[in-house]
Amino acid sequence: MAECQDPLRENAPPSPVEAVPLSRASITDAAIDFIEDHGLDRLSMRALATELGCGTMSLYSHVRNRDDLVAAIVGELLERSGILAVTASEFTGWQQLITASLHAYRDLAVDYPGSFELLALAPYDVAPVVEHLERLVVALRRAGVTGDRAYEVLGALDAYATGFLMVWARAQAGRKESDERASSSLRDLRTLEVFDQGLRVFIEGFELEFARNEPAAD
Amino acid sequence: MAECQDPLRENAPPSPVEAVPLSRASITDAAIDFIEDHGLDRLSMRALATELGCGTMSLYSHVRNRDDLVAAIVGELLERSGILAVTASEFTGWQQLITASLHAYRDLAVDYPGSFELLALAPYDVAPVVEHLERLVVALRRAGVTGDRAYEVLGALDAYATGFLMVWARAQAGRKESDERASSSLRDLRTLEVFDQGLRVFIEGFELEFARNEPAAD
DNA sequence: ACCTGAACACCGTTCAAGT
DNA sequence: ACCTGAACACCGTTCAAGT
Repeated sequence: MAECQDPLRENAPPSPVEAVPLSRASITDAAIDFIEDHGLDRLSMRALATELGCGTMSLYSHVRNRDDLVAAIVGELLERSGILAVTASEFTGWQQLITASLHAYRDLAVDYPGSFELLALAPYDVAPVVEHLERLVVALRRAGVTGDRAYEVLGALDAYATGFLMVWARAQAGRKESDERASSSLRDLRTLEVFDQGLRVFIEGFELEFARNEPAAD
Repeated sequence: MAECQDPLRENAPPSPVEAVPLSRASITDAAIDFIEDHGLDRLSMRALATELGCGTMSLYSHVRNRDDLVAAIVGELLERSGILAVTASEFTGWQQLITASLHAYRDLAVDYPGSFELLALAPYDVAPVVEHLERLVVALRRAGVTGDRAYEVLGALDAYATGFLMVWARAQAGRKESDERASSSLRDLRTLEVFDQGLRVFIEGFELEFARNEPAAD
């Protein structure tokens, strides 16, 4: 008795899901839910285990340590966003590819404001992200940008999106505590429009630069 | 005996400065040094007290809690950067004002890579920052930008700088552990040039926008 | 006012022991 | 293989007691 799926009812906190068997995936899903519900700063191995109705150390059978759990969360969020599929489909130019990618990134901040910070500050090492970047570089090279400069341009645009959305997500997550839920959605849409506008302006700046550097190519 | 200024020599760790009397300022300075030496994640009230050669709770006589210490650090870094003085001097246009401000911001990341994150993620509430922003808004309004749009433009440029420099500072701080100190400075300068380039491109994008929206004003 | 140790309520993680 | 409680080495902070 007292297995993970069947905790003593009298002591169990009123958690929404706990019939799920423990696995790396179910732990990751629960962690994401936990962060969105209670905030990133409240996530701990102990609290997550309590939420799942199992002993703390049971988590370590499916996850190496806290960093590994964070990596799993980042991977899961990337998968859910479909951001990696963006560059796999057909777009006409680098502008559309980058815009679509960063819009998917933006939507991630909207859907997971509490967890977004983990994603924004995660190292680039994840394999599928590198692949995704590579496809964007190819698109830029088709526009006459050299490989090195392509990485710099992508880095700059990514920096803008990351900086903007991280501040936005923080404000969003912080608002959950206070009670201004009613009027918030309008303000939010407004701010996200500003995000899109800034992105457009930044891209236009690069178009200007590319046009200056490659006038004889046409 | 066993006062803060005169700890038992035999038990005292070999810390560089400990003749300084305890005060909000000395604690803040020591915290900044500690972060740059050992990393932000190693900063704790207990470790800082040990570094200062005093009991943990002595810190609480000069600092309300950890968040208050962080606020003091952010304020001190802002002061050291001279970023607030930038907009007090005379510049010709909003482009120069913003560029100078964000270059001061950039230099802060260079000088305090370990602490930069605190600054980047700190809430805007600090009074002098608001004042600084206000002066930038005035400069933009002189260029025909409405007040609301001015805040948006500043937010976008700040988002770029924050996103770029935070990633850079993290990489910088992380490199301290590894032993690639020799070849690093060249790479660093290169990356900071990319920062400046991106800033120029972004500003040019906004110039383009402003020119489009106010063609009849001239 | 300033400093302090003990204590409380938390962490992540190792270990030895269970099934 | 999966799960677990006890234990270790940490946190921030409160409290009561010292000067």
